[in-house]
This record gives sequence, structure tokens and C-alpha cells, in this order.
Amino acid sequence: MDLFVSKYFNKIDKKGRISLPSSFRNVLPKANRNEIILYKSIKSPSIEGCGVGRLKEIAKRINNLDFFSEDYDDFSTSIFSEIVTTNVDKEGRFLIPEALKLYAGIKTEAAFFGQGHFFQIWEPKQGLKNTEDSRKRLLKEKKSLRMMLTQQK
Amino acid sequence: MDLFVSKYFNKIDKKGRISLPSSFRNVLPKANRNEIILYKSIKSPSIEGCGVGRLKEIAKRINNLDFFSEDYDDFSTSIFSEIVTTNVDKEGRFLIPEALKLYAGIKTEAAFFGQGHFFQIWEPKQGLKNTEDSRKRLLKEKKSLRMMLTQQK
DNA sequence: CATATACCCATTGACGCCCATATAATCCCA
DNA sequence: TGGGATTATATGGGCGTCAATGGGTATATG
Repeated sequence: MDLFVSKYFNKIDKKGRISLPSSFRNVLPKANRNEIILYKSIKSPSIEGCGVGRLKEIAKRINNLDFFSEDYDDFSTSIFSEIVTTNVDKEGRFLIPEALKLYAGIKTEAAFFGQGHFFQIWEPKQGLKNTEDSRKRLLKEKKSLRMMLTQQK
Repeated sequence: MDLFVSKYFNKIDKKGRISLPSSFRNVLPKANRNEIILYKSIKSPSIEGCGVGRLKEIAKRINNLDFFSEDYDDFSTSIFSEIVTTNVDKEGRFLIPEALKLYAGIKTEAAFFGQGHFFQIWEPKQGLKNTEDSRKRLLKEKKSLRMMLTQQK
């Protein structure tokens, strides 16, 4: 499986370390399995994360913008300066930077939610509430959900 | 990681030295890891910096502008004639030339902002404000920022 | 000779690496 | 197929190393 799926609830220890779920670690390319990138989610009080390979793709896209335009700086600043890289130790743990923990309201525990090509880290209660809420929104349009689930390739 | 990412706030000591963030040092080619180039940003009151290898890339970009346009001369002059090279000492510190500190309003502390293939140095408060401003501009077009982050190859 | 800058050494706190344990999952063989 | 044994995962903690910062002194350069 090369996608981030399922959800996990892990603890932050005294040193601030938290385990990246084992199944998530296996999604990371064997080459850079000891480094992930984190950034504030744009649309929710959560942290998003993924392997460094994804960052390189983003870099390429930005590089294709007109270098002398204002957009270039806006994207470059909002993305590169907001992204942090963190090292995953041999036990599979990493540090969530203080600023990001603050943004997501995370203290002693965090919830990991697989999102396919990336994952989200939430304060557990907020994360669960968010899952409920988004499911409710989907059910309001039952039809579209049913279609999504039953549609054959 | 071979990109300048994240942001750092470091102090300038009595001798005028400031640490180039360790993660930035690692982006510099192992060969010329003790030398960086600095120049005034054209678009903001900040200093831009990168490894010496990046010079070629800058030249290329300027070359892509229309040679007979005013822009060409302006960019060419503004950038090339303003570039200074600085040495990074064994502890990873360097001196920001007086003229550049003045241009950016930097006094006792400076903020480093990763920008992918280069980085910016700001007076901390102005730098933070700039980040906010550019994020606001982008959020007006939520779709574009989201696309940049989530688009699949 | 005077000022600026490079080199060397020191300090402090944060982080990485290593080792340890408990619980859970998997295996393997009788 | 059952049950003990092996492996993996999440978690805890010691300790050495590195990064950021401070300062003394040699050296260069005008």
C-alpha cells in the first residue's frame, strides 16, 4: 500500500517525540524514510504532512511560475517558508515543532488521519469531530456518496 | 533535503556575525559550503541569498527577459551589480554587509525565510508581516494555493 | 598601526542515537 | 490447530553530539 490510510492515536512523550504510525512510515520512499515535511493545513486547524518527494514536486511547479512576478514570491513565501522538515528517528518518532502544535491545539496526544497522498495530524477530539462533520456533510448528499462508493471503473 | 525551507530567527552578535541556519548550510554544495552570495531583493526590502552555484540560474532567468526592454537593464543592473559574496566561518556564521542590513532594516536580529532554491533575510517583524500579507493575497484565490499543494503529477 | 575579519576555544540547550521494555501481532512447529 | 516463541510497534530514558551564541587572539590589509 503506497497511500496514507486509516487513523491512529499516539502519545507525545516528555521529549516531545511522537511515533509516526508504522503504516505511514512504509508509505515513505525507502530512500528518504527518515525525513518528512509538515505544514499548516490551509483549510483546517490541523497539520498536514508527507514525504519529501512531494515537496520537490511542489518546488518544480513554483519554479515554473514567472520568476519576476508577485505570485512567485507569494507562493514561494507561503509554501517554502511555512514548511518544516523533521527527522524521523530509528524508532519512527519525530518532533512536531511548537508553532505547529500550537496551530493545531495539540498538547500530549495527536491523531493521524490518512488522506491518501498525505496525512493530517489533529488534536484528537477536534480530529474526530472533523471526521463526523465531514461525514455528515457527505450524507446530506447521499446520492453523491453512494455514487462515489458504488460506481464501477 | 536540497531546498531552503522553513524559517529561523537568529541573533547578530557584537562582531556583526550571524549564524546561517544549519539546515540552510546543508543545502549549499559541499564544495563551496563556506561561501554564499547576497543581494538586495528587487521586490521587497529584504536580502536574498543562495550558494554561488545559483548565479548561473539567475543569469539564465535574466537572459530570458527581452534584451531590449527596460526590464532587462533594470534587473541586470539591480541584481548583478549588487551581488556580494560572503564567507561562512567554521561555526556557520557570516557577516551581513552594512549596506544590505540598512536596505532591510536589520539591526540585532534577522529572520531567514526558505524560498526553495534561495532564501530571504528580513528584519523579523517585517518578515512576519510579509508572510501574512502574501498568504492573504493567495487565500483570496484559495483554489490556486490549494492546487499548488495538492495537485498530483 | 588600526580596524576589520578569520580562527580557535568555550558554554548551553536541544536533538539524535542507542538501548530497554511492554504490549500486540505473527509465526512456527509439535 | 493450539500455544509457546519470535518479531514489531509504541513508548521511556541515558548520554553524546551538534547548533547557536559568546569571546579572546592572531592576522590581514590598507
